[in-house]
Amino acid sequence: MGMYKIEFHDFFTAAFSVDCIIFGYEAGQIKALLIKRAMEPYENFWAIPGDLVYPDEDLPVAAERILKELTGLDHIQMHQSQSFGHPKRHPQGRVITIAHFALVRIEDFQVKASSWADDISWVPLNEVPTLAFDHNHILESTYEMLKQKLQTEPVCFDLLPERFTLNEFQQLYEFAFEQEMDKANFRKKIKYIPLIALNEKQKNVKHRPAKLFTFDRDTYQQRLLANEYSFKM
Amino acid sequence: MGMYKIEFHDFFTAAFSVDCIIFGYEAGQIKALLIKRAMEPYENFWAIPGDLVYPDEDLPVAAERILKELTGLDHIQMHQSQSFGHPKRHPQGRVITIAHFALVRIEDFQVKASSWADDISWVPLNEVPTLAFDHNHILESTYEMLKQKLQTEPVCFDLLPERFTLNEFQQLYEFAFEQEMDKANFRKKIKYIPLIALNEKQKNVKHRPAKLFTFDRDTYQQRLLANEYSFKM
DNA sequence: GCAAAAGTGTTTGGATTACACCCATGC
DNA sequence: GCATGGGTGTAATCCAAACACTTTTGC
Repeated sequence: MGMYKIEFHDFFTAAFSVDCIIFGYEAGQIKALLIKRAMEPYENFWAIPGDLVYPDEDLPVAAERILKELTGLDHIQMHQSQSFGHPKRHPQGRVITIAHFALVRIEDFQVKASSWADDISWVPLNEVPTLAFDHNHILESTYEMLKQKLQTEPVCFDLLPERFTLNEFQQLYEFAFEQEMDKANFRKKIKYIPLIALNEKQKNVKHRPAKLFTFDRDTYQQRLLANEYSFKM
Repeated sequence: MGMYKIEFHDFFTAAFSVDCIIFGYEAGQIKALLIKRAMEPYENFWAIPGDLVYPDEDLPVAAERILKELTGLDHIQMHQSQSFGHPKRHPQGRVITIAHFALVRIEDFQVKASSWADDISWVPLNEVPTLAFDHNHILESTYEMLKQKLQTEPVCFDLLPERFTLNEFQQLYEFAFEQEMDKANFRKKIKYIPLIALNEKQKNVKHRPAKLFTFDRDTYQQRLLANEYSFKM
């Protein structure tokens, strides 16, 4: 590399963080897990959970650590979103953040109390308040990435309960793309997605109970590898 | 944030760089502009052009600086790709790199000699040698992102010459998706893309000369904003 | 029986595919 | 005239949208 205006050593003065957007799905809405900050800067503001990355820590490892601290969940696949590095984005120094996101089943666990936060809450993506730092921008960009993935990869099944009805499935897409869909046509569209129809039905509903389904991950993987199928919504 | 195993100050010991993948299209092939490194580490290896980011410099600014130094081109839209942060990826310290990419018209300019490099060359994406650092991985991930964009945004017209034939257009997609297409059907597919047919033809070809077209950016923008059209390939 | 949502079938028009054929240019 | 690609039309098929209709449950 060429001549620099500053010493080589003086480049090593930045910190970087991983912000971790945890998406869930509940009551027909996609939600993100946000925390209320317990300390300055931006004390009492809602924020995306995030943390500085240790000097010898890889990025996905840091993202998994944050997820685990907040939710106790382990071995969840992390997806990388965008990076945000405006020099003034953090009041205490140059901090570049690499946003990641995870998709979880809300009913699988209880969120944990955390030393970071006064409060923690699942917030529907159409009701997000003003957040700390540039976190509104980060959340919006990352939601766009999620929507992208929802169209081309079967990540919807990481958000849906293990056993779900076709209507819950449809409503997830209706929420994400803000568009009503026809029930019959939706079912034709998903015809080739490998689902297993369970011998089980909804309970305690005051209408005809819907059949429950589960995603057939093994068959999906096989067909994917054999180039027989590619997910598309 | 919670208790740390190290002092807050000790987090500010990383550097970060921007690597800039410059894609071009020529002779039916998508190519990337690579440099041959003039210094250690990885001296004499081919690499993606990149540079450390100054402590007060924003990421897109750094990417534009690198592009300008190499090509003299200015005001080219930069796209962000992924970030790569393995603790051992750089032998001289912790360097996180945020990959960016730009799409340029190869015939628009001459690449510049650079203080960084012994040599500089347009390399077709199916002929890339072993690169320095983790640059093969970075290039592959970024090419996947480009292909994604080629399907949903009219970025192909940043790669094609200002005036292009429909066959050049088709071959760009055939190269990217490694798939032959039917000429007649390709032309039906692009029927709704706003193109301007010029009163001009290919010259010096030993067959019937093809009509030249140009992308109608104004009409595209209008229809996009009016929600009348969305690009799809 | 009624409300509410589950679940399925039919029709239609537009898009995709495969393929055939004619046209203009250089040599 | 022939080789080479440019350029267009047709028919068969597939797919998506619109919509109607039947089924099963709770009350």
